[in-house]
Amino acid sequence: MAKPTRLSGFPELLPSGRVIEQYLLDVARQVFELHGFLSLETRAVEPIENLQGGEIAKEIYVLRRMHAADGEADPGLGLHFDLTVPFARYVLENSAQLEFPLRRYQIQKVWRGERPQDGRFREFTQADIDVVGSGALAFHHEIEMAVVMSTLLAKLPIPPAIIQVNNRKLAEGFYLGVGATDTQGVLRAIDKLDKIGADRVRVLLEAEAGLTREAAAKCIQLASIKTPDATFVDQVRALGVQNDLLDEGLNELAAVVAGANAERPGSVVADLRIARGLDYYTGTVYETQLVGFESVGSISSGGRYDNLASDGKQSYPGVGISLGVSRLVSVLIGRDLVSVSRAVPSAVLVAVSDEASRPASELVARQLRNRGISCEVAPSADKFGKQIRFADRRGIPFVWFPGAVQRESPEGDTVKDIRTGDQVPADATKWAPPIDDLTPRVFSTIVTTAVSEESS
RNA sequence: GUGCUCGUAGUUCAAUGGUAGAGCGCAGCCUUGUGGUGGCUGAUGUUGCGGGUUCGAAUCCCGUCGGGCACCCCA
Repeated sequence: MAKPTRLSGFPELLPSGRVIEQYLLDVARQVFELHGFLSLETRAVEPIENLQGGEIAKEIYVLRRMHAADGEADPGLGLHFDLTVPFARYVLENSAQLEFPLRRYQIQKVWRGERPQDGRFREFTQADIDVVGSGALAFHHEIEMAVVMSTLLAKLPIPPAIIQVNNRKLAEGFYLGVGATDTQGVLRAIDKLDKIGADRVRVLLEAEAGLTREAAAKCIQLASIKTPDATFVDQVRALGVQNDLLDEGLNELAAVVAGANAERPGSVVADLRIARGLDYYTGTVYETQLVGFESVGSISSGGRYDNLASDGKQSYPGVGISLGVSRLVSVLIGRDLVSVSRAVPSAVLVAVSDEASRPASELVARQLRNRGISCEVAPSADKFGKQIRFADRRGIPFVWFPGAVQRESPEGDTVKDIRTGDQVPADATKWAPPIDDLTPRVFSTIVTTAVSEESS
């Protein structure tokens, strides 16, 4: 290898960062499995035409064989862009062997060719959950997705997160109701409200989406509605737009907000400016902001899709939501919102008196490991002061001193808590560290109020 | 991919175009087998990298890589 160099958009974590990431992944897996989601993994590559969802050109990394011959056909493969589209393909391919509705979680890397920015990478990890039905999928799963993600977020040592929910039927019905023909165009313009402001969006709506002045104004008014409960319905009705699809969307969104907040109060708000870039969503759409860190964008999003997977005879509607693990980790690390008790798994460093007695130290380590206590043996028989410092640097809380080397007698062994200085006699077949010291701990450095636990 | 901006010791930051520095951290000793506080001593580096202008470049110019921002898009 030549000189190692960082690669833009392909971040690598230091050991302590990886501890944080792994902790999030562990909690995610635990919460997902508690809710009955099974685990799946799909291949990293897909035929490019599968990845494109709609016709919009995505930032897809294309795969090419280095030694491809001149005339060799292009395999047309690309790295997957998200986990939902590959999952839909997987469902179609294996539908005969799967049970529906299928609840699955999937935690994998995905790749996008976009220019990297704060919290935005070219390679990052997503933790997805989806429920997919065969032919039909009950609406209540659209509530469930918000509840599961909210439950997960509440268990993590992170600032409060709020899931913002909208509904494609509501938006599309409203746009049709005011006379729009290019509802996608309207959606795209509305999506820019935060960035370019109402005035410029109004211009866009009139010029590009072909709306009348009044229609554009109403679309902007719609997008400004945001309520923590179902009262948004009255506000939308007050705009006086009539459309069946709109009514359907209003009912669904009201049900999601009411249903999710009934289970997890304050977890969800109706925010009618949420648009979502992906065009395959057909119902509820989700985005999630970290309170106080809105500028990094959504840390979790998803939605309902009715037409993503279909083999012509049977369709497989689904709903899913995805946690942006890499983005969340980068925010937590970049702003010092969490810290870790140590970056290594070892709870104990077994000191070595001299090289001749190293086997005695190894025996102690083996006895601790047999009882599930992570430990390592000092790499060299330095002065004990140095060995203690070795542990201190790594955050290893305990140093074990084997007693005088006198065969098969653990007597004389002592273990020292180097944080307090307490040193006590100990038996490697019986001693155990406090439960909190058994594995590295990840804790929030800002939230002083306890992370709200279950409300159910 | 386009545009803007930043890049100095492990780290946080200094240095009018004129000898590259400070705090923290690190190493050694005070401390002959138990760290942290304290004292003394010491090393930090091809100023991201490559070119160019200049008697002379950390400083100005070009390119490139990396960080950030905006566009685009989105976890």
